[in-house]
Amino acid sequence: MATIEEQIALLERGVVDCIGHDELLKKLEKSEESGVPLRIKAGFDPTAPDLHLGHTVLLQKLKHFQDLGHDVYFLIGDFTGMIGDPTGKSETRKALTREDVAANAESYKEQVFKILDPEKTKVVFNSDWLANLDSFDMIRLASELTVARMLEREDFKVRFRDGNPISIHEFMYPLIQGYDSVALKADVELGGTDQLFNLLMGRDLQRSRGQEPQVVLTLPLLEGLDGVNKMSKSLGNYIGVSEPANDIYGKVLSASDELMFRYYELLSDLSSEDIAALRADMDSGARHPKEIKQQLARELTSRFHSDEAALQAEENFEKVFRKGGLPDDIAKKKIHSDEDIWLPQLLVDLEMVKSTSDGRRMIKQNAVSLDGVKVTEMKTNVSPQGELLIKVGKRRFCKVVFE
RNA sequence: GGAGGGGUUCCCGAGUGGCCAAAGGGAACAGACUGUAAAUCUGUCGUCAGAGACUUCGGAGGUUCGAAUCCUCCCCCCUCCA
Repeated sequence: MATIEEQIALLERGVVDCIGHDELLKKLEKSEESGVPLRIKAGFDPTAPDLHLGHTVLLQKLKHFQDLGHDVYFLIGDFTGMIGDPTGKSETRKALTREDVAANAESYKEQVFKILDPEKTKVVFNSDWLANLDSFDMIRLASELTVARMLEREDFKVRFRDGNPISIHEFMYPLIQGYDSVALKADVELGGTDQLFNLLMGRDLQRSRGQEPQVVLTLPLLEGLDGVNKMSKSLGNYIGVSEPANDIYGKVLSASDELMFRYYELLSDLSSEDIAALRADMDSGARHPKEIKQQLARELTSRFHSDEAALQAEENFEKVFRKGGLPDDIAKKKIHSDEDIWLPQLLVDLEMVKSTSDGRRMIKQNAVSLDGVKVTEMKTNVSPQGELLIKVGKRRFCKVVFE
């Protein structure tokens, strides 16, 4: 068993804010003496069950706690999800049905347990306790904090100052998230840096309800593949944990060199020293940046698949892109036709382009090849016999089987 | 309750009667160069089988030879005052 100091070092590695370092120390000591695991809380939105690498920064940290024997409460915010975290955009989210929530929860489990230990993870829903609060309870909750305190939150402060609207219900979100910590008697809560205010709210409410306040740890937000915005599904700059090995591998390799090191820091299991050494090797020219990136791609691919799958993805990648070859898993599609097919139309039928106009543009731009031969003639017709390998651009492949 | 501002193609945003399939930027895609990196350069970026035609500017009507632009009604968003 690691010493308390070693445990703390692991737990605080990569963390941006640690509110209550000394409290964490005491909690860890107490837990070790009593044998009672700490209760670690992290909340997730019920609407987005597609987990990507950005989520795994947090999940890895939860895993650290589990590895030290603590219990993780994976909280699905099915109740708060209906309110929506204040963003200033005031979109009221559509309410999810019970079935939706259950289905999303299953999908979460499938993905989350690629990282977390199912034995030490308790999946909970905040509607379990929030739905039972009545108006009186809500008002009592609201009485425990002040408007001034709420306005400390950066985005409220800014909106108030600039005369932009803040809906009353937006104040409820942090309150309710804080109340979740009371309900769960959380010892520690984790979240992204953007969650700091909400996480602290838990401490205030726990204190006012006579509980020991939770320790708050915030983790950095991972940038998406564009290197600018935070990784998110809606921006399409993400790497999903459920994506095929080839995709994960390829996407990691498409990251810029700067971003690669950011990913190393936030996602890799390598120590800070190892990462610094890699950077030094790159700067001195001892190792090619691509090679260093491939190492990362292998590590991440094997985390969500397997070592073998990662190696295979690497081979596939080399073959397709470096040598201009073909991937192993080209989609096969069957097409039936009695007549010759105008190529742009065929591309539409195969869903390789979105319209015949688009297809014509691709041909005009020398992006289309049939069985490895570039198409230059717009009027190309394809006779529907045998098989045909079609390539559009660098990464769209399809094998058509005519029948 | 009163006053005002606004809804344009994936996003931002210009456009106030014909020269508008609609400026500019971003994103995206293709090509060149590469390490499928970034940066850069070039091109494309509503649909239809190219010329040309057709459908788009919140919705429905109307005026006009002609409407994203003018009129009427409706829907939605925002701000200020109370």
